Amino acid sequence: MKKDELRSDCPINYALEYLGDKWTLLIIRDLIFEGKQFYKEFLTSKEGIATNILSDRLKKLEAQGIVVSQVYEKQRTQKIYQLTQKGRDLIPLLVEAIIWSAKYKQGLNVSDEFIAKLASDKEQVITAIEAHIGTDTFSANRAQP
Amino acid sequence: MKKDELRSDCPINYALEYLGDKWTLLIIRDLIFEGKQFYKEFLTSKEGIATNILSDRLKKLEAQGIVVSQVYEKQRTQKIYQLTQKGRDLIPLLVEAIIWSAKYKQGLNVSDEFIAKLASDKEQVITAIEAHIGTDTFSANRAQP
DNA sequence: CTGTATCCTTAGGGATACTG
DNA sequence: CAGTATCCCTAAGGATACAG
Repeated sequence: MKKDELRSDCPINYALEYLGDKWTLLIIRDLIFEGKQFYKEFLTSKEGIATNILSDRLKKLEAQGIVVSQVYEKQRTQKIYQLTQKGRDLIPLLVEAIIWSAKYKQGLNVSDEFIAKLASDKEQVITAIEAHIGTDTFSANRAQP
Repeated sequence: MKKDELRSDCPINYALEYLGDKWTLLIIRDLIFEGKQFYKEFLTSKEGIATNILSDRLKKLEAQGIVVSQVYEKQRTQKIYQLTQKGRDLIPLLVEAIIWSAKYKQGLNVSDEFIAKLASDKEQVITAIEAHIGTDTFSANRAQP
């Protein structure tokens, strides 16, 4: 199969081909839930991504329009990575993944409060997550890289 | 990394490790949306899964409690595969994948009506999908394998 | 520090023959 | 027909050195 050629026109297959490797969604997770925006920050994730893989995935995510990068003005040797709307629209999918995993696997790092909140008003939670991605309020809580 | 050993306790990572290959979710898709229940039926999917891969994935899905199999009484040389509740609980995740893909990729095989229905009452659609999985009404519409 | 390139190993997967 | 086993090849990914 050539790249850029889908195996089928099935929407699930499409998502799988673009997101269904072991790293891509973890980067998106970091952008959404961890507020990470810099190369080095992604490198520090628990799962331990290699530099070449990270570099490759960031490039692909940008090519697919899920992420945009720009020079970080306060530190012009660095780039800042941010989700596009296409990327933010993956929040519901990730939320469903969290719900499913939390339901069926003990000992994962998910707070009961978060699950309870989702159960009572999922839409509101998703909206709230989306709203505070990349805002100053949010960034202010993060250590500078 | 040894198998059976998660890279992290992140719920998204968990889902990824169990579902994040190029075939597993397609089998689950066939069980949910195509009403497929027999080995041969999965083999006929558009993406063209190989027999060894299918065999391997069915075994893993059963080991994980996402699928159960039993002898098909009407034809005792065959087994019938069905989703457990753990498997049916993946419907929302698949639905979100469909929504996302349909929004950002033209030409996929998704009806506008389906998307419209989802937009107006997602929960109801999910309930309806779950309700008719494996029912006789549903199976009756299928050709026997 | 942000990447990129290289080297090397392994796991995933396709084709296909085969067994019950 | 259901499922397994084998062979083989490629792509994914880890380690690490290197460049801007």
